[in-house]
Amino acid sequence: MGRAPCCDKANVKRGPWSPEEDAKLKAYIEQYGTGGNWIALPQKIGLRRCGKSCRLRWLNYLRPNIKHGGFSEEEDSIICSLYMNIGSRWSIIAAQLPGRTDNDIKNYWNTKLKKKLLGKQRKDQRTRAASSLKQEMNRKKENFMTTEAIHVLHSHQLQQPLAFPAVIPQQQAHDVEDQAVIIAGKLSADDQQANGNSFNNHNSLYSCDISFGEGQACENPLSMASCSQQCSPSSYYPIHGVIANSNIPCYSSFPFHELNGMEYINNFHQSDTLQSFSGTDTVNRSTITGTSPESTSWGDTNSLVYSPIVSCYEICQQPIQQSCTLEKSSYFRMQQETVLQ
DNA sequence: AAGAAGTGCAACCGCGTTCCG
DNA sequence: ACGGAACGCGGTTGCACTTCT
Repeated sequence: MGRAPCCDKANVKRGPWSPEEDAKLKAYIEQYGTGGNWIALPQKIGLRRCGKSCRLRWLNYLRPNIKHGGFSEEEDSIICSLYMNIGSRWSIIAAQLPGRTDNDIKNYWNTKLKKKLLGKQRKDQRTRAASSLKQEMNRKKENFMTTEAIHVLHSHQLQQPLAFPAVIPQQQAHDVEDQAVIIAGKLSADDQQANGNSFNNHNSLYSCDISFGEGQACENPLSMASCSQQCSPSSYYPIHGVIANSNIPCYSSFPFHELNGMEYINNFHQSDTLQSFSGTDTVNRSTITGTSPESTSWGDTNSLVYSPIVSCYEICQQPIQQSCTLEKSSYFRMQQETVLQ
């Protein structure tokens, strides 16, 4: 048995709102408020509309200070970074953008921003990055043990930080090079072939951006209360960025399958300034990718362990289950080699 | 000029969550 | 503690408008 309908659908008007209906609803709410009961409201006003429809019309269109269209670059950036952190939680994203509604942002994302993000730069950057990777991998393939190619660039190259910090434990943050941003991408089929198939192709790690900042309280604006319980200033340092990994639940809705190779999913990356890791770097694949460590030839990890390869939001939602084991001495040693000429 | 295809967006739908008696 | 009502949210739909062929 289904739920009882919220209104008599045969006797309510549907479709676009007329100016008269808008005026009635607006005038009433401005004078009396909603009364905490949307279902009863249309009857009071004499509108033949469903209460839910009234609520939607008010929230998305009639209430004061609503902005429509004309999203700024800054708003674009916020939406993108939030989407990568938390997925399609439109109401939460809208809460960070005054005057914007979840419906507006959702529509904007689906019709424009997603295409913009995945579109124009893709082709030429992929070509450049793949070509550079090939050169680099050939040079280092003897002792390059990871499936992914991992690169570092300094955070001053960031145009701006991502909105939501992830966190890493404080004692480990001390060991980490300050202000590093990591970008990783899987090898293309061509690259693998060029390297004698010595690299397995798995689709988990596409790109990640992290910067390691000075210690401070977790700044997660989504859920400060719950965050402060688990991300206390003494325990964690923030990372201004995200690791975008399709195996991590909070990114599961991001269209990773539309990305390829050294794509990156924000505009922070400047491939002509990439610097590479040493070929002896080792990464515990099981923890980054979620696949079995037995299936890899990942080397010994004299381990710097930092666990939250997830956003702060994620951490606040559940205990950390994944960890990333890194050999600090090599993983964070940035060599002054430019990958891309 | 006209029909087809694409786009943008307001509105609807259904379901999970919250509230309250 | 329970159940019904209402709320809030994300996904989807429908339609007007624009662009393409």
